[in-house]
Amino acid sequence: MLSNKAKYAVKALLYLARRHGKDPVLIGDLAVEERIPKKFLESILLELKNHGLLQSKKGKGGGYQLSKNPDLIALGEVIRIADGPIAPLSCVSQSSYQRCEECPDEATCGLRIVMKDVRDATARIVDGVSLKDMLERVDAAVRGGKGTMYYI
Amino acid sequence: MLSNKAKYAVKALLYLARRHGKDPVLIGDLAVEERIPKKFLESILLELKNHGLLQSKKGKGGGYQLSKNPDLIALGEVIRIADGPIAPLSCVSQSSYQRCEECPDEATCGLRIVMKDVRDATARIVDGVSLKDMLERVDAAVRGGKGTMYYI
DNA sequence: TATCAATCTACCTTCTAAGTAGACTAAAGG
DNA sequence: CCTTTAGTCTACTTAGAAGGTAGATTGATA
Repeated sequence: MLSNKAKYAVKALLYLARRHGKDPVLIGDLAVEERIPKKFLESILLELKNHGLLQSKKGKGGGYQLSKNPDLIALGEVIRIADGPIAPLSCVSQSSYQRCEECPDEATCGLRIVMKDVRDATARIVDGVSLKDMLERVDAAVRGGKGTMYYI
Repeated sequence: MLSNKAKYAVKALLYLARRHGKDPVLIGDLAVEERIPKKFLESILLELKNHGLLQSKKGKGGGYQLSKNPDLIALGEVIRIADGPIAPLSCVSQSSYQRCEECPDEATCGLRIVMKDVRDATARIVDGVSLKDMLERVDAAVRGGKGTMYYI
């Protein structure tokens, strides 16, 4: 399960991605718009900034902005920052592999063999989709939703 | 991430699957063989029994056994018993769907759209593989491992 | 220099994972 | 029927993380 932190991080980044190239966005505004607890959001944005995804400006006219184009930020990157490795088992993690102490032989662990498949499938999805892709899929869904609404 | 509980549950079931049709296995033996804390394993096996995957016998000659054939128990079933839903977001869970309170419109939530793909991919894997399949993959890996060993 | 807005430090509360301890109950076997 | 064996139940414990909150500080702008 994704944590609230990761959920909030993605929502905030999508919000900022939509306003990419425009004026900085205030934490307070973002918190209200996306219904995220403000103080919690503060710490999340700070962490995203420390990982290079965001830039900030203090004082009047300040706020947060993406530090690169939305098509250069993959969902997987965001999830890893907020929640850590994507793998369902540390012994199949690419980014932070760790051996299971109790496992006598990794190569022949039945659980590991299958969980490796799960990791690969998940990584293929989340590393293959950027913030820009997500916005496009949202827009398509909005158009689709609007379209059907008219005919109900 | 899978919890230790789920990991232990799967390992225990694989152990029992290998001995399917033979005498019951003692909790203590299983704990030693698979290096699982005995008292913790007790509670896990009991839960698996309460969900119908195992049967037990008390007293001398007692122990635990699978209650059905290893090809009728899917990995996904085990994981759901131990850890709950497989979905990375409760709003994309099939088995225990729950709405995100803060989400104004589920159908156009960018995160949800992608996470639905992740859920489906994961479910396809874990629900598509049985204990029997896993044993077969382990055996294949053992043969593969042995094979290469000779030539190194 | 006032005010705006991000940042830092420190704390809090609740929940869950991962167990442990020990009494209880059922089934064989003699 | 009583002893041993082995699963079952109840009740803790402990550590750590999730999910925040409060308030002081720093830096930029006007």
